[in-house]
Amino acid sequence: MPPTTVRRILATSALPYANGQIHLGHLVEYIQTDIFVRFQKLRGHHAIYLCADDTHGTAIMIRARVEGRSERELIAAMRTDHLADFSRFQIAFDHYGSTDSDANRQLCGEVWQALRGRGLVTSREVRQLYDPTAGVFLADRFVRGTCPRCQGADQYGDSCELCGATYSPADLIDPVSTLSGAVPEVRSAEHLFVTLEAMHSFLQEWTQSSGALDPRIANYLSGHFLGEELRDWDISRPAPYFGFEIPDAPGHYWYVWFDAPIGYMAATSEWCAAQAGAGESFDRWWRRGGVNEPPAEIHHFIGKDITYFHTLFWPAMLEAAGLTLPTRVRVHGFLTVNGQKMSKSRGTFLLARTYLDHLDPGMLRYFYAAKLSGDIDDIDLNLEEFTAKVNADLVGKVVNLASRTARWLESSGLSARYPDDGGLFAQAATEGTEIAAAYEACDFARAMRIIMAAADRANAYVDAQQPWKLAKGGPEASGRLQDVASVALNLFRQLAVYLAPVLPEFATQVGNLVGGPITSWDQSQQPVVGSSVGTFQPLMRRVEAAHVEALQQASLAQAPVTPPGASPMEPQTTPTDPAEPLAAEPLAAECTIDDFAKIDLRVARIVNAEEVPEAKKLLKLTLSLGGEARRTVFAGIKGFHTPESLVGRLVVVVANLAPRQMKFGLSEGMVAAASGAGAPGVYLLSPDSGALPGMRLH
RNA sequence: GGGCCCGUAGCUCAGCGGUUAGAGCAGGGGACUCAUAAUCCCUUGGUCGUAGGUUCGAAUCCUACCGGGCCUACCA
Repeated sequence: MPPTTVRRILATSALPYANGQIHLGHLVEYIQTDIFVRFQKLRGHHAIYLCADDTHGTAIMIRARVEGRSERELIAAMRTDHLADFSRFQIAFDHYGSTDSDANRQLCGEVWQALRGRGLVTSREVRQLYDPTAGVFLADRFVRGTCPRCQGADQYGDSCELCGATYSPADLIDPVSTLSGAVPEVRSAEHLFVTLEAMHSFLQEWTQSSGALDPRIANYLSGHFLGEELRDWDISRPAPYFGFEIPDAPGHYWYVWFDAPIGYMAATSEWCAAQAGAGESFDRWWRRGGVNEPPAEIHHFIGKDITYFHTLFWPAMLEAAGLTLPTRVRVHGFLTVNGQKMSKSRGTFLLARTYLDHLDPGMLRYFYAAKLSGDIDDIDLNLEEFTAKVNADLVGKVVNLASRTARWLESSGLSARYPDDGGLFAQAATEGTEIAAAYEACDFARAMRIIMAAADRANAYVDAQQPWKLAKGGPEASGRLQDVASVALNLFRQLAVYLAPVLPEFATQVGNLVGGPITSWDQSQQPVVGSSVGTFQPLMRRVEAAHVEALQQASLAQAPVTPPGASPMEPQTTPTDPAEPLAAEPLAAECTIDDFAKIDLRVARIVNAEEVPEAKKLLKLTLSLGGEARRTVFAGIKGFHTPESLVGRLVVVVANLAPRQMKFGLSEGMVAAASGAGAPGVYLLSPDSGALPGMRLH
């Protein structure tokens, strides 16, 4: 059933930040979008998939500084890595741009002018902490200090993890810049704001009635933002900042969340320019009205963490600039591995390239497809389930169909007329409508279910026909054998058409084996007859538990984030540790030995550990400092350690820390633990074996 | 504290007002031997989180509670 009209569909995934490598969590979204776009193309629609690296912002600036190179060197290296990973996962962008491009700068200027023109830009002084040593204004997360409410030490600039208070970084007691260790100053700087409230009625209407949003998202926005006056959106950052300087406001730079979504349009513009003579123009995709054709559809795929950027600011910007609004903003959940957040220490922080060292990318694409139902729930990559499902469905059911019948057709080819198959091909052809509807709705899980049911019927057919007996039946049975195998191989190819959006390389191989290239959904509607059949080669190997185990071991062993462009020249024997932890939290100000001596660090043994049920992060520990000395300490390590695993273990405790009254009791010290950027988790310090509780660290 | 989502067979999920609640995987039994220890048939297994309510009829609608998760907490 060919589409009645050719739709023009522009799909995007969120732009990956040029500050980290692609991991399996990212890939949920890129694979989801890629499947959607490939499906649309297969259906004959004019669909394009656009993305780009998100390159601007303080984090990039700081990181480049720490690594001693320019921002542009950093983002160029990261781009190379990103593209390599995407390509190997068969993610086919029509264009992959960068927010640090001329096209983006130009479009930012255009949207900016539109905002200005509609009187939506205002300016205001903002008091912010400034690091005089590093010479930069500090985002909240780059400031730490003592909580003004509960006196909790070493808290972030925006909120206290201990008591939950929220405040301005200027309110912190003894604030310290995590960039340089310097004491920040309060400085005032002018910031530019977009007065979103002026767009309130538009946003109300668009979010609730346009159909672009899942009702749950619309509801969330309605409850959290649209019920009251919309606050002005702080859209600029003062120099120094790695980004685009605002043309009519020297010294001000567009905040990264302004230029990032415009990157979607910049990618469109660059793509159009590359389609020489194909009649593509930016305006046909993003400008409203005028042309005698229905507007292009714009589909944004995003993670739930960036919902509001794409559902409030972004449509407001587009509306103000008179550009095409999103047809659909498709929000997905996060990826968990084995039921938990990805964790380096559990070997479940899985980078794209580590996966590729051990497993077939098509398998992950299929597994994600089987899990993605189009809603906002998180999806879980359970590695045992992954192994079982991929083996059972792809290898056992689908590939097996060809594996068990193709060889009988190598010499004869397919039967000249499609034999009677009891209606199997026709049934699966009819189901194409249902499968297509599921793809369209991004309910890939449903599509996979229907496809696998068809695979089951095909295998049952082969069993019932017993072609292996026909193969021994001599010349009189050979015609029948050809027919049975022709049916099986046609059913197989039909499945490959349906699976082509998910498994593009597989579909190509199937086309090579029988029937030629798979290029259209319609090829699922007519069996192939009379053509030759290639030599069957295993299209997919089973996943062995050992492969999965090796993947986890490799993930455990390696740094979670390879520094971008870490020189491949270095000998492989020196492990390259990621720069991220230090970059995110550089060294504190110098101190003297006397300063250090004020802190009494002792070895302690955890003699008891229990849950604090009401606390999100705390475990209640009883520590022995030797003899009868006992301390009760609340440690923020819940979720990373179970009480049982802690009892008996030696740790390091800040023994002369002033006791502090916490919600759940008095804490008489602090257990030393490491944490930071680059890996989730809290890592306790342990002395070498032989150390005794009560020993001091000198 | 507020909001949202989920809780159906051991596991992953479908079903979302109407015959005795389904599938895949796992388990048990059998068949087959073409196939990557693949396939096929049969089969065990569920008081559909709990308690109420609406209804001729509820896994499906409503309420409360329990359990799990996510988002928020005056901040974008």
